[in-house]
Amino acid sequence: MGTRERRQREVAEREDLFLDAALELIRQDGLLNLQMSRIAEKSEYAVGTLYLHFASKEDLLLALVTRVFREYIELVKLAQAWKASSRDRMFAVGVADMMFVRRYPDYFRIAQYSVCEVAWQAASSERRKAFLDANDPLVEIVAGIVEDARRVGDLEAAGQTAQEMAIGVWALCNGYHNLSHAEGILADFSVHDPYLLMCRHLQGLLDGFRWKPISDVADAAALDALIERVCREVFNEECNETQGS
Amino acid sequence: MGTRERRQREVAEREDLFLDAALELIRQDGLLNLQMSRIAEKSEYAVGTLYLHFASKEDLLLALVTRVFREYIELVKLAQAWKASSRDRMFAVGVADMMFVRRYPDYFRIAQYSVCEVAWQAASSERRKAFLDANDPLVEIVAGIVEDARRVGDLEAAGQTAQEMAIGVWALCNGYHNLSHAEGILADFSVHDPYLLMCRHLQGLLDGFRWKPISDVADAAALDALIERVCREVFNEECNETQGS
DNA sequence: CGCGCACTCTGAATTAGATTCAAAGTTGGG
DNA sequence: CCCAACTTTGAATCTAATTCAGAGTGCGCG
Repeated sequence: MGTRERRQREVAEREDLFLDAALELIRQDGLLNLQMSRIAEKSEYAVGTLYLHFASKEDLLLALVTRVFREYIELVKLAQAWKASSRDRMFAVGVADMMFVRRYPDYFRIAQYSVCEVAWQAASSERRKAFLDANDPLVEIVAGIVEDARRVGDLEAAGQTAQEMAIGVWALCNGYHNLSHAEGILADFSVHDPYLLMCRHLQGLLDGFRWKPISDVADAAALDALIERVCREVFNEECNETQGS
Repeated sequence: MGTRERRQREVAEREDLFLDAALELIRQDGLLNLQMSRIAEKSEYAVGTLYLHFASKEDLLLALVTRVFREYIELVKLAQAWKASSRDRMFAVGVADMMFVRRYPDYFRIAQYSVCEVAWQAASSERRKAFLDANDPLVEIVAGIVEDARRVGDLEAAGQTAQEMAIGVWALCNGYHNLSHAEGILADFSVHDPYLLMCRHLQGLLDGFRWKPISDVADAAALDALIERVCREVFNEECNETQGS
């Protein structure tokens, strides 16, 4: 009876094992040098077995992206559930992005690649669907904060749906990820910390939505303090802007 | 004397020829099916000759992206030079993005791929530098509009440089390009026209910057009218939101 | 006008690495 | 203990990018 189930569990565990190995190899040698045979070797399985799980290399990468993305969703849920004003909770979503990138510095590069037409098409349709399904909650959670804000009177409808507002926030953050991770693009403009800029502009966008309480654009110290507070209260983490020595 | 120069010209023309062929092939068969040998064949040259120009396939793609990007810069310059309020000119930059995507529907996908770590690393360093150099003016031009706005009193400094504001606008637009072009991501949220949403949120961001005159968030008709006006006055083009039949 | 050098172009051969699949191994029920 | 069904294996296959030895070209000089 249980035989079939045990097997299924074992297979699922093996899938995780492959993904762990892939992530480690990427960290070690970079995405460019990732080879299917190395992943197999590192996991102590044959290449053929790897291909029982993943239709292609890109399929494996999209699986990895989807798995890690679920952890990101958890961070965003923390932001949503935070006991704070709707505006601060919305802002915390941006900080979640920042924390997440710090935790998985490679994630965005892999995601960027996996979502490109070239890689996307090479993934199996099941894997693509799984990724899109993993994405759905994001907009819903963020839209939930928007709806709370409206309910409480912090925000007027202003001719757009909660989802549309959520997408705006998503686009802004996504754009910052993109620019930050594309080698050298921001370097030319001596942007010290792109994610601090992202936070500032997220505040700008929320002000533009007339989301109360409106922030004081010029008060950099207040912004720093808020970021600190979010890190502490929502994510139980320190978040010095300057990391290493 | 002129022999050397003629040769140089011929070589440059050939490079364009290759890029034209590549673009056409991409339009025809998609980026995924682009093959170096096909590009060579279509241009009536040997593969080896192609490789005299481009260090790799990715190098060629980045060259293509850089070439097309320069046309985009021209659109943004039109926005900058427009005889209108600073605020409208800034907004026109967003509309330029929209027009550009309409003109080169494939551009963003190719760019997205070329800028990914995997492809980026495979391009030659000269090509990378050329791309970054082509990017520089963008922020400068947009920052120029910001500076004009400050000069005229439409905008307070508010603790950020003109460049930083320009990067915010860039990030928002870039994020929208990304989300729009990643297959299916926005489809799940029944977003009719992502670029209309982009325009609305660009207005939001500019409002957040306290850029005068502040827009009326709820007035959808006014936004449509403004987009129409920009299309007509700046780009001499129609811009019905709904394209085909 | 013909020669030979220096430069350019060619495309068949090489290569790297993803992917496949025939054969070997395993499992569990009878 | 055997066998059929299911798993796993990794050497062989395949694809397409990339290379490079040799053929071709054009130009200046005797």
